[in-house]
Formats: sequence, C-alpha cells, structure tokens
Amino acid sequence: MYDKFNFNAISCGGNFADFSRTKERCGILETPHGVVETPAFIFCGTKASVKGVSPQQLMEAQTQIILSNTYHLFSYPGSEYIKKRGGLHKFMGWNGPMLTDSGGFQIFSLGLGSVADEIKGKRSGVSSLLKIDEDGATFRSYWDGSTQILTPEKSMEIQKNLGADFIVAFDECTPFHGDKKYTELSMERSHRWEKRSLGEFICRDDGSQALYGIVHGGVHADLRKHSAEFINDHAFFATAIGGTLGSTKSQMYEVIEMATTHINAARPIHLLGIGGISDIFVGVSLGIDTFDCVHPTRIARHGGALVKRAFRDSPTREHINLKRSEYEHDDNPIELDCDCATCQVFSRAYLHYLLKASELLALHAINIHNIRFMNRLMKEIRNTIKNSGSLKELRTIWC
RNA sequence: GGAGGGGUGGCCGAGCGGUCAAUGGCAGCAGACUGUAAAUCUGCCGACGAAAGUCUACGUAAGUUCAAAUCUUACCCCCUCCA
Repeated sequence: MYDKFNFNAISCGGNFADFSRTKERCGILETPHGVVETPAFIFCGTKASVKGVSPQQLMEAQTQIILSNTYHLFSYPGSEYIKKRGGLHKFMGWNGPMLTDSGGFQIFSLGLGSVADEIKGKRSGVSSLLKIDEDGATFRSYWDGSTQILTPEKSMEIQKNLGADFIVAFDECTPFHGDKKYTELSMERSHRWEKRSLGEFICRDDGSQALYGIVHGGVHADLRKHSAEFINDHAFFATAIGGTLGSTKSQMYEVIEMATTHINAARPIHLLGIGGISDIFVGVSLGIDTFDCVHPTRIARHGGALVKRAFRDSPTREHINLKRSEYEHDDNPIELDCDCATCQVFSRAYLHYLLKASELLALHAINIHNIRFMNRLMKEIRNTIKNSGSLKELRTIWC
C-alpha cells in the first residue's frame, strides 16, 4: 500500500513536538503523476474542469495539483463512464497529480446551503439531502433530481473508477450549528464511515491511489484530539482537517491548531476548503501542507482579482473587485509585478470593460491571474521556509 | 383626406379612479463569496434627508372628483391600416 507515494517533510520552523513554536515545513509529495512541492494549493475543478481554464493553462500558471468531486461526477456523467474513457486524468486532459473529494462535503452543502449562510445562521430551507443514517447519505441529484445514495463503499468505488492519485474517505461535514453532542455523534459516525472507507480502499488497492482520513470534532478541542488520534491509528496515507472550523477567523485558527497539535506529522496534512491568503499563512505556520478552496477561482468569475497588499483598494479585502467603476480608467495590469498571462497583456480597464460587457474572456483572464497568484504565493512561502526566512515578513507583503 | 393605436422614471415595459414614487426586466452603484446545486446571490437605484418625512413626477394645458398615471376636452408628437 502507498508504494508509489512518498512524503518527505523538511521542517524549518521548529520541532514538531514543540507546539509552542511555529511548525511550518516544506515537503515533497510523490505521486504516480508527478511530484507536489508543499506547501501547495489544490485548485478545485469540481466537475472535471477548473471552470474556464484548460489543463495547458493550468500548467502554464505552474499549477501542481487539482481536485474533482465524487458527488458531482457520480451524478453526471457517472464514474463508470469516466473509467471507460481511461479515467479522470485522461478524460479531462490533466496528467498531473490529482485528488478527488469523497462527496462528504455535499452532505453539508446540499443539506444546509453555503458555508457563509450556515455560519451566519441563514438556511435556504430547501434541502437536497434527503436522509442520513448509519449506511450513508441519500440525496436528490443536483443534476436530474433522481434519488442517489452515497456510502463509504460507494464513494471508494467511484473514486477508484475516477482514478485520482489522492482520494478521500467518506465523511459527514459537520455543520457549525448543532451542539457538542451532535458533533460528537457525527464525528463517531464519520470515524465508522472512514474505517469502512479504508477497508474498501484496501480491498480495491492496486497501488495507484493513496487515501486521506479526515479529522472531525467541530470546534471542540477534546473531540479534535480524539479524532486526530483515531486517524493516526489507522492506515491512511495522509490526514485532512474537515468539518466546521468555527464561525470566526480566530476560532478557525484555534480549531486548526487543536487538530494539528495531535495529527501525526509524518503524514501530509491537508486543510479542507480554506484558501484565504491570510488563512494560508496561518495554516502553513501551524503545519498544514496542502490547501484546497474554490475561493480563488470563484471570486475570479465574480470579477475579483487577488492582489498583494500594495495593489489593493480596501484594507479589509484580499482582492480587488474589477467591476467597480474606479477601474474604468485604470490602464495598469492587475498587479504590476505579476508574470501571469493576463497581466502581460490586459489592463484593469480592459478587464473592467469585459466584465461590464459580459464577455466570457473576463472570467477566464481573471481566473488565470488568480491561479498564478496562488501558485506564486505558495512558491514564495516554500522559498521562505527553505531559506529559513520570516513568514511573518512575507505575510506583510501578501496580506 | 379617412379609420384606428399609442405617448409612464436612463432604456424597454406593466398599471388604467384611492392601498402608486408607480410591478417586471435591462442598464447603473455597492456588497457577499473559504472540501463549487455559484459566469452566482443580496442590497440600493426621482430629488433632498441619517431617518421620520418633505417636494417634484406618468406628452402639454385645462377640467370632473374628497382623490387622477388612470375619466373628460383641447393641443403637440409618434405608429399602423385605407384612399
């Protein structure tokens, strides 16, 4: 198991056992489809496509790894279909490292709406999650309305068919609302599901994939510790931190630390669903190796371009909104020092115009920038760690 | 020349006696977005005002009425059809 995978971490920030010190580290994550240098950012290509960007453009932006989603591809076009086309790598034309999420997050998002709504206590009232019990979760398909059941075994089968390098155990993404008792029961059930995921994974293992376990426990330190130890005790290749991370940034940072304090540091550690620039600095300093998040690619489609501190219009935001009228006459690129394909040729004024004119190119071009931005950020973080530089200092430039 | 239809806020377009500062849509101005049901969603959008509110508004003018974007009359303009 995991013969074709390897993780070598070089700690430059301090002793892992000494949690009073920062724990940032660099690593090399080897997969059958190439190497990922960590800390790294994983871009979300939920439905077998990073929206609006081709694999070649991802490569040009020096992307190392992308992700797709089990639930979506299961609903349509089906994992057998993709298997027949030679697997997800071949199907979508991405030959680099790849991860598939288990569909566990959809138990949360289809049941309760967006994370923001959940945290703010707003719920849509319309739920596509029909039932959740010991066996698994029953959904109404977002695609055609049909009833679908996802179980740990089913998720493993689908992810096997898809063939991503990294696959993820099936879990319940526990919402923030709900008391400790529910969080604990949900965590225990997720553990049972993850154990079943691991069992199914081992049955189907042909060495081409590596499995992530997920730490749960909500915002409760004792539960996070318990969950981390549970994952440590099982033969997962790597560990992800999942479930709710709280309702505020500071709570999120506390929860990450609750988990990383107890996670086996010999394995890669992934933080699920987080991608704010400042969040990444905190995560890295707490020992996170990889991140994934829809944020960079989603805000791009909404006119938001990620920029370093020097190029911002608002001290509270990590991006500029190119739809704003102030960019109508701004002939500069998004960032003066950016080497992305977009910043080489397009001005803010042009991108502003494209957004106003509803031209598809705007979404594409901003996306290219944001992807390159994240890759540059992660590379600078890696370089800083390797050179024993100061992340705190680097952060003042990027945040 | 004859017959008919119409002129509503930046644009398109509802309303056809009071609950209308006037439904919608577009445009405009902002905001949100963190394991993607998201090229999405939310708010504002006559003027002044923080708000309560006040004022000015449905081609123009006069009238009927307690009350008119809505009814009457005249005028101006646009469109369609017939000669």
